[in-house]
Amino acid sequence: MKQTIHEILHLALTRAQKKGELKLETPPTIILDTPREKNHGDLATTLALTLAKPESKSPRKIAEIIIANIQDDAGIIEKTEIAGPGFINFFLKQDRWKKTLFEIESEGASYGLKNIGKGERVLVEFVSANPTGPLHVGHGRGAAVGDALANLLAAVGYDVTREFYINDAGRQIKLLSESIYSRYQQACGNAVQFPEDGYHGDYVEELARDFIQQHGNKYLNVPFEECRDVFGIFGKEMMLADIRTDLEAFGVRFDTWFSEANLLQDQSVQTSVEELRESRNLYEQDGALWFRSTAFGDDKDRVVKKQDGAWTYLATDIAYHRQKLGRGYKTLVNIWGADHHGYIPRMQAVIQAFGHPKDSLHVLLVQLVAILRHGQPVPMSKRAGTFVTLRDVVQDVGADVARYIFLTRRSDSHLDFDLDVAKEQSRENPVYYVQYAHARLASLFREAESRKISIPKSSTADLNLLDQSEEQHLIKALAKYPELVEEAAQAYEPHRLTYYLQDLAGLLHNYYFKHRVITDDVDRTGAKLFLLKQVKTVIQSALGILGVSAPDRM
RNA sequence: GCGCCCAUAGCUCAGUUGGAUAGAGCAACGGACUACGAAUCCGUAGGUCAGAGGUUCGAAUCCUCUUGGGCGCGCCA
Repeated sequence: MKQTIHEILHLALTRAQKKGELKLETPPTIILDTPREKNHGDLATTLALTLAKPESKSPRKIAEIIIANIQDDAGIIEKTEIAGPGFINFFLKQDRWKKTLFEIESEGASYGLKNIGKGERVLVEFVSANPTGPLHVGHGRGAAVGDALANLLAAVGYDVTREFYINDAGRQIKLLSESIYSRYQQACGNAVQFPEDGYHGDYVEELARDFIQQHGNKYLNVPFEECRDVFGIFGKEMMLADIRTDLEAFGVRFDTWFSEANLLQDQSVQTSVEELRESRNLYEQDGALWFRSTAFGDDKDRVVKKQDGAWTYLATDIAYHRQKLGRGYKTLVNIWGADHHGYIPRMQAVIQAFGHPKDSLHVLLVQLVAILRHGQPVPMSKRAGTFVTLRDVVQDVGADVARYIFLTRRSDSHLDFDLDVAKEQSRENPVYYVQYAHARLASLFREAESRKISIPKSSTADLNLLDQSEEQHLIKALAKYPELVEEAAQAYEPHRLTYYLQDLAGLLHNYYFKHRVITDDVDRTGAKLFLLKQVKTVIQSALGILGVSAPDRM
């Protein structure tokens, strides 16, 4: 629709140019918007306003010229008008809108999903929590955003891989190992001191108990240095299994789990660093090895190998991202906690040092989640081991509610998650509001079926009977869906879908309340059912992208 | 000290990439069930878009400064 008007305007401009009515020294970009006010038409352009200066004519004069040159061969425009300072408003013929319904009927679940990805491969890396403790709500938000974004990109034709990067090398695992070892000793009656930076959560004691079940007191008199790996590997495996379980309960499944430790074992780190050395992006100073990230816009250069010969975290990240690019992904999307934002320039420097454009790495920042209970924030401290786990939240409010609420805000803004509201089943809880719309429709179709009323096919539905303003609003909302999905995908903003859904559900509830669907008027009933079937399809499609279920009954 | 992000109705937040009279939900007030799901709907009220300049036909949106908040700034991960 937008496309067609766009072309018509383009032709009008060239025609005006040929006649010498407009100079058009620099071809203007035509922007079409859907006006907020419905009496401003279906589509509007500011073309005449932007042309006013270069053409040195008044905007209204230019608008007149453009309109005079419009040829509506397909006959889709009802009327055009010049409004305000020089907006051109297009009113489209009603039956054009009805075509939307036929499109949804024939395309079904794939309605509105344009193939803008064209099969290009994208890697979405998210969650990537250290396997040293359970997932907390912050990880949950990252999981919801990452998974919905992956769905969204896949829906518009990208070939998407979901990856979990396992930080299973270095200090954290050693600390986990030491923490379990201490709890193990304590559980067996040895009063050893707990490591100062150790993990204090209760789950460590559970791990120690599990360890005793498997190994008994075999390691009671073994010094830590000699059984470090035993405890480390045990803890890591247990935690990873836990993380996997939690994510599955949350409806998130990864295609690949990528181990940091492997990068060290298979010499990838050495190879990557060697490559940077050859491209002269590395240098030695003060006994350490530095990456010249300033050459790519970073504030300062970064150490890759420390004086003591150990690799930094950046070193494994260099190897990891080189590896990702080497697997043939055009675009890398990383979902990080917002506190890592300072890390972005150096990673983009890495990407560029390997010869890829800066924006082939797209980092999405996810802000913290504050959990509220009875209106009060629940205190969380990772150090003290007190935090609300994803598992607690999912058990408390369910995966659908949690996912939806995580997606109701832009990912980089703070989110207050009120557990009491999340359990409420009312308009305040947007999940139920949207799901209820779907369930209501399902119920309506059950009712129709029990009365032996069938939904007409495209060929038999008389859509001219959909003459109520609420019906028109619904159709327009459905017509907007393709554009919305495309824009959300391009902006990497799945939250736009939640707002769209709330709008659409609102229109549906409003319509449903005002108008009885099933009446004695058979044709009108048929047309309404046809419309509502398409509404149901779109709600289901959008909820599907968000990873939230569309129940037939609640 | 330097850098990034943020500030919109009492509260929580949208705002179609610079457009027309800034929108939702909640809370408040007033209404709607003899009907396909009231987990719903309708109405009223609520605003100096933190403040001040600037850019232009036009700014919540872009630029500069100020104020107030969050987060980064390690040879930690």
